[in-house]
Amino acid sequence: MKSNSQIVELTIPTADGEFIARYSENGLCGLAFPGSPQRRISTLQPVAASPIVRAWHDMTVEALNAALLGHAPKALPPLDLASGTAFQQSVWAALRSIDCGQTLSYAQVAERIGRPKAVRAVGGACGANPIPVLVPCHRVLAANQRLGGFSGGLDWKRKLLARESIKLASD
DNA sequence: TAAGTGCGTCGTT
DNA sequence: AACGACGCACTTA
Repeated sequence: MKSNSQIVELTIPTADGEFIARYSENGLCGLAFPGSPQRRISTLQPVAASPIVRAWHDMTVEALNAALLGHAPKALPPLDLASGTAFQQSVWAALRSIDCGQTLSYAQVAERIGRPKAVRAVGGACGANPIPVLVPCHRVLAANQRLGGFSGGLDWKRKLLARESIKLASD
């Protein structure tokens, strides 16, 4: 069992509100939007952040604020995506390969991971992305440059895309 | 254009 | 066995 893995939660003030970052012993493992219903998962005592976690958090804060302005972050902290299945992790890796300002369709992501028919499952994996914005699931659109869905709310997806000057079909 | 129906497909629960 | 952040081929208004 790995039950004594501690999770540290720290807030990130931004111009768009207060995000919450979660850290495992291996790196950043979660990011929650301002006002997202499930803000804090931990009912545990607040855990003091170790120096290494504080260093990671500094990187996260800088990266998130850059991303929210539509810029590619210069550096990211280590990401702990081990909570996902093998399929999900392959999707998330594909998402990270999409450059700022670029988009792929769900079908293109499916092709890129070698499962061209698992289109709908790709949508599910995007929805399960624990680190939105920095793992850019918002850069995946439905066919024909339409918006598709977003677990953090479509308003956020529209905003993130607009910051990267990405145009949608229904303009 | 917009909105609705049906089906193939497949990972997750 | 049921359910999707899909995609495509339809039909209808």
